[in-house]
Amino acid sequence: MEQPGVDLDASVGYLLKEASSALRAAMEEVLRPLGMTVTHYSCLELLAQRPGLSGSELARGAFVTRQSMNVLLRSLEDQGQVTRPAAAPVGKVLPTRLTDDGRALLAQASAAVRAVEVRMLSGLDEGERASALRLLRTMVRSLHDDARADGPPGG
Amino acid sequence: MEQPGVDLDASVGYLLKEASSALRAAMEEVLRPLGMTVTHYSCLELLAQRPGLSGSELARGAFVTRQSMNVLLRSLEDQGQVTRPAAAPVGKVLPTRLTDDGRALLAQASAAVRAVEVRMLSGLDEGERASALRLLRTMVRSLHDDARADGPPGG
DNA sequence: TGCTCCATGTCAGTAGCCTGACATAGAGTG
DNA sequence: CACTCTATGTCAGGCTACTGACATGGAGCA
Repeated sequence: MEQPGVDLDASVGYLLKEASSALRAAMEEVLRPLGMTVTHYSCLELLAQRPGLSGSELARGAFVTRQSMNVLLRSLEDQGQVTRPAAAPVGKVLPTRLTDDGRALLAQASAAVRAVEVRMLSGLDEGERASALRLLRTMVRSLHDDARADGPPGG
Repeated sequence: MEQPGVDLDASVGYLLKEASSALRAAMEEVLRPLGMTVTHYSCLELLAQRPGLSGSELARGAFVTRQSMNVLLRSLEDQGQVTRPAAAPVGKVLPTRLTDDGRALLAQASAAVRAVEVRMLSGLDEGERASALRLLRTMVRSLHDDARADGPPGG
């Protein structure tokens, strides 16, 4: 029952997972009253910042598969939060846009999520926040670069 | 199709999610050939470092619910990777331990996962890795502290 | 034009995890 | 001993996201 003083707490990977888990839990807690999931919020936020994104692009931005995003988008269409043309204007890409309802819901969610991020960063000064951004970006790039080199051959 | 140069890349929360997603994907890639999931690996790693942990303790350490961990533990028991006493020696707690098979499987998985973490940290020097640990710990603590203050009333 | 390659959208089936709820065992209190 | 509180293990049901597979549309090349 004691705090696990094991060396897991000395692993960046474990800490990264713990931090992500804590952030996700905190986000779910504030989004649940709004009837939203984290992926749902991410989708709307992406559309607010880049209107007309396709389903596949939204999936990549929200870190889920395009199949999962497709299911979500159908649901959001039914709920009138987003709109997609019935037929693709060019190719197969269906550009998605927020409705007024979607924008209104996003406004509430965005405020709640921003508050969570503020809480998360409350113990860090400006320089430390910049360091966090830089370190995380470096880690992401290293993982992606090596995945390209090791995994899927050629690219 | 261009890289999203939006300010999402300036959000620690978004970067945290991206890094965690990339790490999880990289871990899944190396664990799949071994027939393991990330939670499965986490469970075995926890048991190696702290033999005799209960299901609930394992769940907390792997950041899943005790129900999910219970399902996993039954599966691992069937596969002979862990053992639990038929009856609780004290209270309801069922202390879990690795079998030799579990230890052997973990050895392979642990090496693969360590390699992933090495790759992730390849762009950071010693000081930057220490900073990453400290920053992540601070963020986790801030989220937990405020969750206790805001969410579940009283403590 | 015809061919290859890639990306997108979609359908079907599966797996992992979650919430809700219940009974039980121990600690603390009177 | 009786009561309360907490933590654990468990069952039931549902949701989210995933893997696998397929057809279509556009870009590049001969």
